[in-house]
Amino acid sequence: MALRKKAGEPADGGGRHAAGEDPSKRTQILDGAKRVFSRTGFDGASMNDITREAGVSKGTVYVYFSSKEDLFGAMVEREREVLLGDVIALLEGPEPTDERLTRYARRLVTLLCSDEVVRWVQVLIGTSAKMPELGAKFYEGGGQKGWRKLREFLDREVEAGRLAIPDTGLAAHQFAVLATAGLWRRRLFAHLAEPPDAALVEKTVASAVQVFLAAYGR
Amino acid sequence: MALRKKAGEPADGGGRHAAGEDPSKRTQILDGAKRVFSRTGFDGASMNDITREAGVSKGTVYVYFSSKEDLFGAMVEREREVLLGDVIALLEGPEPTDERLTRYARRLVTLLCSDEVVRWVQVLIGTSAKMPELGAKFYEGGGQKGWRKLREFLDREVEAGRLAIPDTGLAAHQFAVLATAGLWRRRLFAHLAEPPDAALVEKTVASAVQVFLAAYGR
Amino acid sequence: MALRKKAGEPADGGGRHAAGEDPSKRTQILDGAKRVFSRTGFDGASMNDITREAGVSKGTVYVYFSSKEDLFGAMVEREREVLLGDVIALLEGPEPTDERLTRYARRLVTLLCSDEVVRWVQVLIGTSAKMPELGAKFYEGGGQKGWRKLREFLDREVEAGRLAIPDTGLAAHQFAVLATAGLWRRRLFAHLAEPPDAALVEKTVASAVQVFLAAYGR
Amino acid sequence: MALRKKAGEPADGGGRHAAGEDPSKRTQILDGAKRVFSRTGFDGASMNDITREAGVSKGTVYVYFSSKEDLFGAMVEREREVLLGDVIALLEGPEPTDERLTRYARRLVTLLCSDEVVRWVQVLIGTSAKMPELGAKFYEGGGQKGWRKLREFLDREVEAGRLAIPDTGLAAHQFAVLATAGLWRRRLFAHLAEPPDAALVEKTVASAVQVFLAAYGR
DNA sequence: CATGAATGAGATTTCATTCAT
DNA sequence: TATGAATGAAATCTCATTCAT
Repeated sequence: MALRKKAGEPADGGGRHAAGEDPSKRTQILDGAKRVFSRTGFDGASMNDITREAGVSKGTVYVYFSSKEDLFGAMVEREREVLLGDVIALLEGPEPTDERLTRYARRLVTLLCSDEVVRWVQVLIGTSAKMPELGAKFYEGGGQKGWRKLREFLDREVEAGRLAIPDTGLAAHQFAVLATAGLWRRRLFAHLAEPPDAALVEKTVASAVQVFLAAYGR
Repeated sequence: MALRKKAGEPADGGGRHAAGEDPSKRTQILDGAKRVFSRTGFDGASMNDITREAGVSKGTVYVYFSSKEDLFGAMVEREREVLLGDVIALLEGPEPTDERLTRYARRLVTLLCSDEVVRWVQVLIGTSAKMPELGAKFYEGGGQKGWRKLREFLDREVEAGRLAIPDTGLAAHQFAVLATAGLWRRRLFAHLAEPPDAALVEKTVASAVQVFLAAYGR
Repeated sequence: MALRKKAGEPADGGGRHAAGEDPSKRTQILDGAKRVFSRTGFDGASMNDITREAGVSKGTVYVYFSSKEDLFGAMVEREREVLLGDVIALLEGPEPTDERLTRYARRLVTLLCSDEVVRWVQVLIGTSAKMPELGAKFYEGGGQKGWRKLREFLDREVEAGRLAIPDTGLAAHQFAVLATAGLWRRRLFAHLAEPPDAALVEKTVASAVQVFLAAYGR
Repeated sequence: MALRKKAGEPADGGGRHAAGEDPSKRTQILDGAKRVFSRTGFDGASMNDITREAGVSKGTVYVYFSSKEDLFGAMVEREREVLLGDVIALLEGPEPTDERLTRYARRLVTLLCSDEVVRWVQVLIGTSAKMPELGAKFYEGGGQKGWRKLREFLDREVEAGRLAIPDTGLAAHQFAVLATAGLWRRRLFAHLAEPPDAALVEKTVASAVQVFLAAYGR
């Protein structure tokens, strides 16, 4: 299923649209593309499926996006911010640090191991070889942003004297991976067919907080 | 002019085989397939490319493998054990626990973040949605096996009174993810274009061991 | 330089059609398919040949027909009614029964033994093993229909007191096979390379009528 | 499934075999070929299937037969005499003419409408377009031979004063087709999925004899 | 002479993309 | 601008035939 043309310069696709283009039509196309790409991956999706799902004609898609790759990129661009959403907000509050970390981790694991996110990440990682900048961009908007927020939170906690962390950037990574401790990895490889149940999540999260605080708590 | 025999080693190379299927030819095909799949992923690879890369004819591939999926599966089967190799051996030795853990983690990170393994894992995760049993099998032979060995190691250390771990299975996962703390994840998304340099590895590994021992050391 | 539009009649040719599928294009494909299938049979025909003969691209064929079998079936469906045409009409008229039977038989033999019909029947019989429903359907539209009409004619003649037939259904079959008496069979096996000449037809037909009336005349 | 080479001059295949060739091996191959061709037709049969069914290797087949067509031809050559076998013998005997005709016709219909013969004839007719000489040759050995014998029988009956037939050649054809009266034709088109049951055969045969004798009896 | 692994042209079918309407 | 019929390159897979052993 090799691509016919290496897609020279994406004509438009990026964002700003020429005179006469209908932004709602663009949204409509992206919505259809999202559903189809998520179901079948990049190579598995046919432009036919996408036009059918979006309810527009083939020609119209090519008015808004110069190629399949361009469309895929635009969709990633639009979606990447949405996935992690407001998880960060859970870190804030008057509760003790461990409680807030637990709350945050619980939500993070549940989200990352959900069918939707796993599917999405599989698709993105699968295309990272062909379109590396896309994977990177996606990570920027997803994991990277979350990491930055978490680091800032840790900085504040350190400043407040509630944690003692020499390298909060590294610690933020550590907490994130401790939270999923193998669950996410196994989900990506389909070694876990279903999202982990609440008990497993709870056990993993509790241990993650405990290990983290054993190292960085006061 | 057909290239009837382009193969480096002409004859057999191994020895006895029942009906005639030449194992060296099989190996030759799998080698070619490995290179092509690794470059382009499952969907992106064409059987034409593979035959060209392997130096055999199209028909020959189908003598040894009944379909593209079959070929892909056979290749995964062959490769999955090789990747992690003897990392586990580094856990053994007379040295103190932290030293052995550091040695192990250093190697694990270097391996997991290597271009080859990252590429490989990207391909596998990319196909895990379509062929879940293959991803799972790969994980069984790779991560799962490593995890089991690590858990057994931790069990022995606990028994020896050098560590205090309530759940060694969970702890094994935790150590593994702490070792790569975000590096592997970023590599998968091509957010890190190159393998991490030695200093970054060292810093990450050292911190991983420190955190782990802070939680589970005596 | 692609031959984007090679079609003789460019536009439509027919009139209203719901979604856009061009009936003239469909006809064009069926015409090409008919020629190729008739030359080489089902298995011997390649879709490439058909597209070339029809003057359309490969993809276009698959827009109108979902598979080679589908195309073949559609063509049989279209042709089966045409072959026997208005032979039946020859049975009607004010002339004496024997004259009408002779006229009918003469035309039937000529038609059945014509190159076109023989070729067609060979193809259909050749595929009847693999696609029985198609052969049956063809026979329904061809021989079966003719047989029914002939039986009805005989019924009327019996009712009119001009013939005495205990089983008109069986008699209809008998008259039809008497008319071709071995000629059709030999044509099918290519034992007769050419259609029988007029004299042979006349002799066969005359004898058929004579035998038939000897048995069922009054 | 077009043939690669138009099969220049069949090297051997015809009959006489070069020094060193094993006639029993030739028979073995033909037996396998007969089974496979009869199941799938000419185009549908693969040389692989045939070698497997015959229990010989590919190379061996090509020692005895120069091509797939050659093999098919040789098999038809061998089989064509066998099918109709000793039906003719049923015409002889001390019984009255009508009884002998009935006995003969009964057997003829049963044989011609049997699954095996129908399948065989379908295959032959299906290939008659591509290989006309084969169909003709087959008919020579089958129908034609039967027809000759029947004509000779009629000649004798005429000579004996038991029948009055101006053209025994034509009459032989007429009796043969009256005997199957549509049954065979419908079987060839798969319009009759099963061989006709005994009652139907009996009715058809009885009527055939009656019609025939009404025209040609004394 | 017998074997069957290997060949590679060619089969059917799909699909990203174009362009006349 | 929107449409979707048409394109044709390329995909996977088959198979008659050859030839080194």
